[in-house]
Amino acid sequence: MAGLRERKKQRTRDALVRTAHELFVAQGYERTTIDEIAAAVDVSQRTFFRYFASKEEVAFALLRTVEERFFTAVRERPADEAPLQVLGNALGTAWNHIGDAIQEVVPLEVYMRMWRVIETTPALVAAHLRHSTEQEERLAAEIARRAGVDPEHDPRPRVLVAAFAGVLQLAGRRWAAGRDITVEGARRVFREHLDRFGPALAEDWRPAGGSGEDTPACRG
Amino acid sequence: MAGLRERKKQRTRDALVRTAHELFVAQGYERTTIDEIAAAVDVSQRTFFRYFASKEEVAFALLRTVEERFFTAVRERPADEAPLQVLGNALGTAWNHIGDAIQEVVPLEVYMRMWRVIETTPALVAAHLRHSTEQEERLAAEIARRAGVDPEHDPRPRVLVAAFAGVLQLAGRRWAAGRDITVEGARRVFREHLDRFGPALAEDWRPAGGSGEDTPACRG
DNA sequence: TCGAAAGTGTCAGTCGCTGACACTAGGCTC
DNA sequence: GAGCCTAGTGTCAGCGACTGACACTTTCGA
Repeated sequence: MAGLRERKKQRTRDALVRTAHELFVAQGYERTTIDEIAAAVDVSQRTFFRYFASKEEVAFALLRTVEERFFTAVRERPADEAPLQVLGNALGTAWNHIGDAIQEVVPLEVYMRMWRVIETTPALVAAHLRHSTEQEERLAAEIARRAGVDPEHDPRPRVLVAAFAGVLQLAGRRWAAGRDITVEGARRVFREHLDRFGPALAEDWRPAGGSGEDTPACRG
Repeated sequence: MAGLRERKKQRTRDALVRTAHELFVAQGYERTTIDEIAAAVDVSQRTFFRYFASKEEVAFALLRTVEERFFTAVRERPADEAPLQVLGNALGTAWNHIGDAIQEVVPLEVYMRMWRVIETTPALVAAHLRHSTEQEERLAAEIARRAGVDPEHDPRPRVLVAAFAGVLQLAGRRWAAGRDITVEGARRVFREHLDRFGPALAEDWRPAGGSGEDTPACRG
């Protein structure tokens, strides 16, 4: 177990994330000041900025945690799984722990409501889009590596990841808009949305080799 | 001709855009302050904010002008043109005036260099992504309207626009990275990139009617 | 020509964010 | 257990983006 110092730091960080999320959800992102968050946690504004580089960062803190869990799950999938299966199954196993990880910091309902706050705050939408494109790039590279294709010339990893990310985004919105706050509900919503994929993106790519231009997944 | 007041306003606005662009290009976006821009144009900081709601807005001012010209050109294309032809031809005719419109404010080279500034400034990348998604939505709606399909259920307008926007983005980067500063050079680069589209997206959609789910442009 | 309205400058203030420096408290050695 | 090292914190002072209030000037229309 970590020392007292470490545990104290973790508590402060969690308190900042929790308080920030509660305030953002209750009164909006822009109407909440850093001073307000810091005061509620009883630390100085300067301390806030030692934990988070910006106001935006604390707003995305939980999303980042979830993201990392998903990424780890992707890396741990067996090597012979087809690309779309990797993504779907990684999401499935990640959900086993995500719920608990979130609820260690905030109630699931707060996390859920934060989705809408992000969606309806222009500055957060912009930050989210930028981060998402970076993550899609990263995910596509990992998928390409696993499938043994060249991500520079084969467009399929990016296309798959873009489609997958789009579905996730939509599913998340639907979940956040609905009434089922439970983790099971979230898992179900995501599962249902993913199942709408056609077979094209799910096929095994390895026979295609590194020069995907010859056999792209989608060509009219 | 507009009154003295109007002309004066236009001159101030152009001077702000020009000075801002020159400073952004010369020393970077973040290293340029509003006070600096305002001082160079010899107006107060307050006046700057009466012309532009934010620092970002002045950085995108020229791009917005170009965008609007393109949009107008799209609306003016004949009704019987196929979707991709509409986009390509609108771009072609828009280029007839875009060059002059830009050069009324800044030399073309400054406009070109501003592309790279936007690309390499995280805050501007984020703002640009957000704005782009909104514009793609708008453009897809217009394309769907022209083609007589339902944008809610037929994915083709969005797919086409997304692909078109991606190609434009890439072409713009290539142009800004190259040496040919002329409008003709830009037109050529964009034309070349657009010509790489396959025939699938160029097909006429009207036979498909409003329920595009039955005949999507891209399905594996 | 005179008055309404548009445009501008000044000032004072908020908020996000940063550097510098002094202080406190956790963790280590002896 | 005393004492040192240093990670973590608070305080303070300041920058830059942005806003509201108010007074002054300039244009425009009756």
